[in-house]
Amino acid sequence: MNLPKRADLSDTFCPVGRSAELLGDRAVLLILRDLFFGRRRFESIAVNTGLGPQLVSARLKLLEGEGVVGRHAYQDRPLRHEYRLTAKGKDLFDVLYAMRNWAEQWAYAPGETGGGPAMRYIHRACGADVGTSTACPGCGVPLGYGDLKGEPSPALSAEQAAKSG
Amino acid sequence: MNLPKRADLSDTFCPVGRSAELLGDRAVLLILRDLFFGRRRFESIAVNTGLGPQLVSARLKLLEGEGVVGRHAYQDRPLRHEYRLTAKGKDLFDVLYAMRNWAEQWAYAPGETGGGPAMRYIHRACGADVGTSTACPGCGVPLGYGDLKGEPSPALSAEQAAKSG
DNA sequence: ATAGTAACTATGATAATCATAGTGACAAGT
DNA sequence: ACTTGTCACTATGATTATCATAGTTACTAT
Repeated sequence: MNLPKRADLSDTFCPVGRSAELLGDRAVLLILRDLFFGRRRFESIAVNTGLGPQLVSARLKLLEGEGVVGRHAYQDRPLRHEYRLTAKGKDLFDVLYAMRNWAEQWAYAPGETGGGPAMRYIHRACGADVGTSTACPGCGVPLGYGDLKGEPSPALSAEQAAKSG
Repeated sequence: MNLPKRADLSDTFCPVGRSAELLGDRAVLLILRDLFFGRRRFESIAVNTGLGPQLVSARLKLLEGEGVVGRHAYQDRPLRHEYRLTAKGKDLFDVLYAMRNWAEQWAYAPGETGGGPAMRYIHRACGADVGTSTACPGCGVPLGYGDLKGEPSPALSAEQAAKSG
C-alpha cells in the first residue's frame, strides 16, 4: 500500500478542511481533471498527468474509497477496468472550474496563450463562449458538470498531443 | 530552505494543472482558508491549522513568491509581520468556497453537524442565508470575497476554541 | 513463438513532512 | 538585573511519501 497517511476526513468540522484532506494533493487534482475531460483509463491518465503508475494507482484507490470515482469493467478477457466520476465526484466540477478560472486570470504571463484563454469553454446549450463566468453570459444559466465544451488553445493542444504520441 | 521541489508553474499550459501546482497541497489550502477568515499572524495560522512552524514558514514564502499573499510589518520593536491576501489571493475565494460547498454536501455523515451546515454563511448585503449557492438566493447577486459572514456550527466553534485555548 | 497492450506491483534512491527543541528580539514584571 | 513571556521563526533527526525504473500478469494479434 502506498496511501498517504493523512488525517481522517472527520478530523475537523471545518468544511474547507475536509475538502482539503482530499483535494490538497497535486495528484488527486490532476487525476480528477483528466476524469472530467473524459479520460477513463489508467494508462491514459498516467500518461497525460505525467504521474507514475504507482501514484495513479494509490490515488484512484483513495478516490474510489471516498466514493468520488467508481471502477467499472469495460471488458472481460482480459479483465480491464475504467474509472468514472460518481455523482459525488461530478459535484467537484465547481472546484475544478474555479481553479481553471483563477489560472486563466492569474497564472499566465501576458501573451503566453496568444491572446485568448489557455482553454476556451463554450456553453453547449446556447453556444456562447462562457469566458471565466460561473453562469453563462449568453443565457444566464448556472454552469455545471457536462454543460461545457472545451477548446484547447493551440499551445495546450500541442502539449497534449506530445504526451500521447 | 524547505520549499517543496515542485514543477514550475509554467510546466503545463493546462489552467487546472497550473492551479494544481499551487493548490494541490494540503498546507497551502489550510493557510489560505485561515487567511480568508482573517487570521493574519504566523502563530495564529500555525496553531489553527495544526501545521508545524516550518511548514507554515515554507508555504507562506511560497505564497508570497507567487504573489498570492503579501507580508506587512504591523509593529517595529520588535519587528513583526503579518500576512494578507493580495488581489490575486482574494480571487481564490471561488475555489475555497466551492470546496466548502462540496464538503457541506458530501463530507459529513448524516446528522453529524446537527441538522444545519458545518458553517453557515449569511450575505452581508441582504442578510439572507446563502446555503451552498454561488449567487445569493435572496437578492441574486453573485457571491465573492468579503460578501459573506460565516457562523460556525456549535461543533466547529468548539473545535476552534479548543485549539486557541 | 514473439511482440504488443493494459493495468498494475516492486524496488531503491531522493525528497518532503512531522515532532520536538532551540534562537533572537524585544516587553513586562519582581 | 533577572526571569518569564510572546512572536516569528530556524535546526535537527526520524518517519513517510514520491519518483524513476523495471518487472509482472493476462491476455490478443501476427
